[in-house]
Amino acid sequence: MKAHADQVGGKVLKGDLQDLTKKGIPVSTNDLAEEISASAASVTDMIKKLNEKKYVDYQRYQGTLLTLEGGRLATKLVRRHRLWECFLVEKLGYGWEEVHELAEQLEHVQSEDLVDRLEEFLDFPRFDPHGDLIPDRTGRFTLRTQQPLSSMSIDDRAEVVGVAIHDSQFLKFLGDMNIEIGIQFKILEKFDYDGSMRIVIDGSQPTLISPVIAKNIHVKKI
Amino acid sequence: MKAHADQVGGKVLKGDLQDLTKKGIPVSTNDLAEEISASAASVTDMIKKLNEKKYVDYQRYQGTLLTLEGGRLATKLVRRHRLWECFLVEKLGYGWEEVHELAEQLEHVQSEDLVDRLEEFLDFPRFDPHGDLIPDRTGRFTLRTQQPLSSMSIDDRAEVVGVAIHDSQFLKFLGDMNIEIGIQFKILEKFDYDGSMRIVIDGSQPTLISPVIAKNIHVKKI
DNA sequence: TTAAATTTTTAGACAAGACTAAAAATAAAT
DNA sequence: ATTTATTTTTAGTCTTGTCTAAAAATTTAA
Repeated sequence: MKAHADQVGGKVLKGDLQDLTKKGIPVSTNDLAEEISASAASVTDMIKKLNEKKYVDYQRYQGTLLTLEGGRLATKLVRRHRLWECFLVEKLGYGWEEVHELAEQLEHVQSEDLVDRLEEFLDFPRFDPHGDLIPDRTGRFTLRTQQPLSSMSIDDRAEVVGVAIHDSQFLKFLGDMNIEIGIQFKILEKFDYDGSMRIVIDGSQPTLISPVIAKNIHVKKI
Repeated sequence: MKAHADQVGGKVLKGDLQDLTKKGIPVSTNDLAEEISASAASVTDMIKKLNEKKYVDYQRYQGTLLTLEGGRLATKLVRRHRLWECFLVEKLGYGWEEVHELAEQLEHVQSEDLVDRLEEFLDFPRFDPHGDLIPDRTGRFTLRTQQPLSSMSIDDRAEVVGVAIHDSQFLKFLGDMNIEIGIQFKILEKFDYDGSMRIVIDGSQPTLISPVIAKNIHVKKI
């Protein structure tokens, strides 16, 4: 039975991360054990493996610290977890209090791509149902003001700050609609069944934006 | 590490089911091993456990048969698998040929309720992306007379009763192959790796049908 | 109906994860 | 600064799933 290192210590990594946002402070074995409801002995074992794989810095009796690589991995797990939570709540109608356990299981599915598609399908949510930030695919916790137009809500006002596609046809198309960097507008409507939106650029006629276009226009809320 | 009996022998159960549609014929250990790509020894072990749990009837050297309970369990697994496949294709935009492996992972998630909600979210699909029937929550394979050609098995005889696509190009194409409502034929072969099939229309030459075409021709078994 | 071939099972080994109990290291307290 | 308490690790077991190689049963052929 082969078990991916990635998932073996998943719980440890996530627990670690949480306690370690304030970097530099090693987490004690006991705390970790407590957090993931396992025996301290098990945690020691796991950590020794993670240490060999260079996901944590560990010296016996001295506590554990995430390495850069470990942090990246932990972030991926958190991302997966939170996106699945979003899915369960938004699409399947679960209550935010009942999704943790399920998300924990779903998170075991090994596929970066799946998670990215899920994110897109969910329209790039920035927060999970508990209000926690969802890191983007590069691992950054969206401190960016920038987000796809498709993730905006009705009555939001936004300013175009960039595009995801640099293809000239796409840019020309935007030009035809008078959409360019710096333009400000407001979301009037959003159609659930396909995600297209109606927006109004200050002082012009309302325009309909297709979901594909909306996904590729980066805006910041204003 | 606790592992649910339900998932332990999942592969065996599903493999078993497939071979056992024509009930009563025991499946050989070797066939099973082949199907799930494991050693015969492993399969024997698994089967012994499933036998104790009363999911299969097994006597050494005599092959394996699903019990009623085992059939129910297998059906549940098939249901899960196919619904997840639908989700991946319809909602996340995967190709029908790339979803098997992912669905296999998703299917490990233990929650009846989740599957039921997923089914509802997907609007109660009747066939998975490969055209296979999805059992309903009571375990019944919906006995609709109409089904996609792709869901038929070797040696089945069928009559064309409709099409899923009404695009004129598609219909013309069917015409060229002498396929029209009322035509009767027999399935000669089915190729696992892409799902294409060879059929023979009564009194003509055998024809090869691509999986995409097969999915969009509705037939009834005769 | 034996002998040969094939299938299936058993026996024994390994790896991974998890646990308990006991030992070792560190931290706290008198 | 020792002793006591706490934390952490080690050692040793268990369980589950998997495999290979060898033995046993069944099938097929001569």
